[in-house]
Amino acid sequence: MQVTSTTEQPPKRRRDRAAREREILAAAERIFGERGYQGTSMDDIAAAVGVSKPLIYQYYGSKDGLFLACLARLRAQLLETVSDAVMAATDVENALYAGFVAWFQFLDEHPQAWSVLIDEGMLATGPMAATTEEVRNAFVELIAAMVRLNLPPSRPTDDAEIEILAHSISGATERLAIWRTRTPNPPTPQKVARTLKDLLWQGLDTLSKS
Amino acid sequence: MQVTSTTEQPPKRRRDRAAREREILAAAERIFGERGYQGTSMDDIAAAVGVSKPLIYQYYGSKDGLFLACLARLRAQLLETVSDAVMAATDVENALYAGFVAWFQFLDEHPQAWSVLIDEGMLATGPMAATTEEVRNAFVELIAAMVRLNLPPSRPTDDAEIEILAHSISGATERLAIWRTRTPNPPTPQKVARTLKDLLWQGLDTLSKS
DNA sequence: CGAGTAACTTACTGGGAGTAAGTTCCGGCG
DNA sequence: CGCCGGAACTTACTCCCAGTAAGTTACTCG
Repeated sequence: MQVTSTTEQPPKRRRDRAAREREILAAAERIFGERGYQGTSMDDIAAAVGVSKPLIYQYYGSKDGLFLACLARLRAQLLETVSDAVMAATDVENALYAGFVAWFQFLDEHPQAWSVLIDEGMLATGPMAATTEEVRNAFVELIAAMVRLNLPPSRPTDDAEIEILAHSISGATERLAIWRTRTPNPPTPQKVARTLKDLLWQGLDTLSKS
Repeated sequence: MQVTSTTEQPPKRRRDRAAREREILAAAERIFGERGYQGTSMDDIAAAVGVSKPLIYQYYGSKDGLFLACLARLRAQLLETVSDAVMAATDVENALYAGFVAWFQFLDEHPQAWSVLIDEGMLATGPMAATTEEVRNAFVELIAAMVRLNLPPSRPTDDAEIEILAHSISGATERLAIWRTRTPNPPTPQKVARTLKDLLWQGLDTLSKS
């Protein structure tokens, strides 16, 4: 009933579901990235989109559901980036290095992705544990595959041992990534990847042959 | 007003502050260990102790404060156990192994300690980040000290590199510990420690000399 | 015994997750 | 055109839990 305001957007009327979902997801990714899971309320996100809270519940079910949707997207991108780098390498030693570089670089280039994925996501308790575990397992699998590639075909594989190795490496990369985000002038992705590769490579190679 | 019940404890009357604090801390450690930080309410703990919530607030200030008090105790025990094992070893390679064994064994023997310390604590967001970071840094320092011990005295220490190594190792042990608690029949502490030591030792030794 | 204080409680506020029950808009069909 | 069915969306709650204000009870020391 007012005069038309010049600064007002053409009042965002109804959109179809898919478009709204994308809008909500984009806002959620941004705000979760800025303030973390705990620090973000559903009302915050609703306000940012210019929509009411129950609509988000209708589309995403719960706060966890929304968070998980963010997670899934980021996880897919990250996993793809890293495995592309690994696959492109010509030998296992280089694959290891290339994978590390890709990992740290991706996280540098998507800082908000990081806090969503790990800084909060990976640690979550409750219904999210399952999904974040899945994310992690994808990487553990990738690493385990690399390790197996390096085994002489004859050798009987000790699966327990390979799992230990894969989790060690996954844990080291996660921790380093978190540390880099919290440190003023972190070493470059290349430096970290190189040091990590140097730390692991000999042991990995020896274990493969023993 | 009732007849004296035979099974009833002599109705826990007032205790002095120190005793109550200990009672509360014990209950908190147990319940946080069972249900996690999020899953535990202050009323739960108050009920378990048989006391009202504001009393806990008076003694510990906040839920975080109480959690942090649990953390501090456990951290001290764990750190002491591990560093004793490290100090008792005769050379660096054995110190590494002994430290890992002590770490995994402690966590086996104090399963609830684990979920309090790491599974929730290490990942916490907000005001707890600082304290948990401190806990972790204690271990990073310990590891860094070991690495430095292994350097030939002449060599100029590359502190950035040592930090990378220390965080890698700390991350690997953390992840392995979490993984072990979530896995049905985890390998023994000795097996894990041995594999981890084998994975790291050569690289560590080479990096020290290069 | 009475006064002072430490130990403790009742009864609240506030905020955020989640929900019940509508209301408004749009497209299609007579 | 009118009107009806469903999808998009909202108002106005409930409940749970962290945290608090203000008071009450019981022990201690003079």
